[in-house]
Amino acid sequence: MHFLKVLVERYIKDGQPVGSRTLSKDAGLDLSPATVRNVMADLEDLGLVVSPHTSAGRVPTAAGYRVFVDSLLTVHQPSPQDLEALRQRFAGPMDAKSLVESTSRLLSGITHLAGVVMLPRHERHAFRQIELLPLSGARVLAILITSEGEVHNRIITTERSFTPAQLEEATNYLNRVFTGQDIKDVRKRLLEDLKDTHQNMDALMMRAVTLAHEVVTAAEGADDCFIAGQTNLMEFGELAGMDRLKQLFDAFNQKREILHILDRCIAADGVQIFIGDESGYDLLDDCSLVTTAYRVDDQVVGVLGVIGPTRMDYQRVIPIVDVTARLLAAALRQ
Amino acid sequence: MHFLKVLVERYIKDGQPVGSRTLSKDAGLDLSPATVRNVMADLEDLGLVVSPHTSAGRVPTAAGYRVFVDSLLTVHQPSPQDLEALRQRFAGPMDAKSLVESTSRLLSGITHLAGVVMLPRHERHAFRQIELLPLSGARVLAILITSEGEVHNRIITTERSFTPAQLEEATNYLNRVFTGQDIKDVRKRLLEDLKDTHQNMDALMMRAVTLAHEVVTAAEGADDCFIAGQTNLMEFGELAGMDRLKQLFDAFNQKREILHILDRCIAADGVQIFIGDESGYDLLDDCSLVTTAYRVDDQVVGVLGVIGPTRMDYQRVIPIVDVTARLLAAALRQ
DNA sequence: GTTTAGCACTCTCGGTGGGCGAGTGCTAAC
DNA sequence: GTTAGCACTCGCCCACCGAGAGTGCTAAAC
Repeated sequence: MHFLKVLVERYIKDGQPVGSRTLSKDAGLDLSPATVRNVMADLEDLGLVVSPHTSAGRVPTAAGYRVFVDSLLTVHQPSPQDLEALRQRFAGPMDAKSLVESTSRLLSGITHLAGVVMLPRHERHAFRQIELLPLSGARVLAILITSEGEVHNRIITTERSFTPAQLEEATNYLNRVFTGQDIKDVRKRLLEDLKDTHQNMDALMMRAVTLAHEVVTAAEGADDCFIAGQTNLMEFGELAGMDRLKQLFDAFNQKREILHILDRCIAADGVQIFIGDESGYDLLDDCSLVTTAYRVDDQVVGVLGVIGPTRMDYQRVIPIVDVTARLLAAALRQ
Repeated sequence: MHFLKVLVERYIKDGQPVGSRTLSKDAGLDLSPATVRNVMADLEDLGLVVSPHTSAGRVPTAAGYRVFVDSLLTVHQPSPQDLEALRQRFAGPMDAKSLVESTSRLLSGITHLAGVVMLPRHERHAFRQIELLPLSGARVLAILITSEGEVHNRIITTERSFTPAQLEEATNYLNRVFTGQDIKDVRKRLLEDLKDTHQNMDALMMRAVTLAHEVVTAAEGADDCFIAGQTNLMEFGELAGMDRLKQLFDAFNQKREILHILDRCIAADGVQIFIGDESGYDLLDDCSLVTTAYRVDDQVVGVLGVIGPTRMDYQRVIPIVDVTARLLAAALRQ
């Protein structure tokens, strides 16, 4: 198995099939190429390597990478300069959204791969304040502020128009009743209120509650994800097909499938790695994902990671992803 | 010149150098290929076409396209189905930001090129309301709302912390003084206030004014632009170089240079077209830009357009850009 | 004098075939 | 178990060739 390790490392380094001669030199065991050939044949039987054609060296398969990252790889801390670069970028105050964006860019910049960060879900946030402001026509601008300082706003068209005074009254009512409560609870409560039409609420309040419910729901569903550095993937020869790459980029823009994959990492502990077809999406067949959930107060709030070719520098990338998650968590904890 | 028109049309249609034989058929003038060859040689002398090599047909140059769009092209209305598709997508209420995003996507989807929409500058918007809310630590969440219903928010770290009461007082003061004024004026006024330290303002107010100035400035500078459908450009053979394409995409992500080009269109009336190197940016050498400013109440508020290969279907794209601008303007006018 | 036919010429493109280098698998010897 | 030797297999590069497309030029036709 030592040979597999050396082979993978070598292949990661220069991207070309590794032959018996080079491997025998790299292994440092003073074995002749002929011996190495036997070993390589064994590895091929195990399905860990393949040769692209008769007279080329061997290349790791997905299974080969799997064994490599699972049992052959020793992960140390990120290199000092990487660590420093990471630390520097987490200075200054930021709201969750810019934090997500900049973290994503950071990941992609430092690994030269595509970086992806999934935004914290908002379920645990507390309701802080709501504002309802009249616009022209029968439209209302609703602004929701959570205790974490996130701001959601939305324009809502209503059937009838409100006077500013009416809206102010509604605003006061909502703030009085809900401030400090968990957003999830607020939503539930609003829903109940909506059903109890026989309550001592006038029509205005009913509408206000509807508005609030709409904006709260919108805010809750706003778990976005941000992908940066897609273009880095264009530099890898193995992903070269223009059509394939286009499909990949389009998938990134849709985000739906990516979100799906990331969702699966939420439960897992520590860094998760999907190699090649393990992700279950054809488009990512030649790609690997290195992800990890990040948590605040032992509560998973999101997932981040990188996407690159299966032939990526796992040794370097894994600790970077790991540390970035910790730093992001720390930044979110404020 | 009639020949140039036919040649360009033909080349746009199937992307291959046009030979004398095909051209003589397309032109509908019953002239032999030999005659056409003479004409083509003339066109080449004028710098309007080139042949990629001795034995290929001719391809339009940038200058050739220029003449084509300037004087040979008859622009009619968009096709009914295009028009219908456009109309449909401008239904429903939207704030400026989602309008910009969806318009950009719309443009790229309908033209199969990259769509770009520059967000309205906010200079003409009136100050409506500001909120200052305390967060943990010495941080303040500042929210600015304009009369158009746009919301800007920003987290600001202050040297000293404020009590909620102090912030409320500051908020009241700012709203009392500035509500309804033009944002530009507000900014100017705030700057003056900052200088007149000897005024009868206490330290708290000073800080509040500083905060307000920061967020107002941020809001003013937030003229964003949104680019959609970049991946469409990957389907054009003539932009095929992977490295070139990567540079192009990176430029799109930076946005700075693109913004610069779009800025130049702000003054012009009607649809503007930059062909090949006319944009002045090497990266766009094989690309054309079709843009137009859009205006609300005779006031230019932004620019939109598409980016594609020089060999694009101008005949179809130009009216689409034109109509989209009108529809967007109408939507912004509410 | 404009248009046309004819012709020699040029250049790209696709396929073919041979050398070379890299690397393999096998066998026999250490 | 390890190694040297050897025949063999491919992929890659390059040179070559013929076909096809299209040109420019010249001389004849209208």
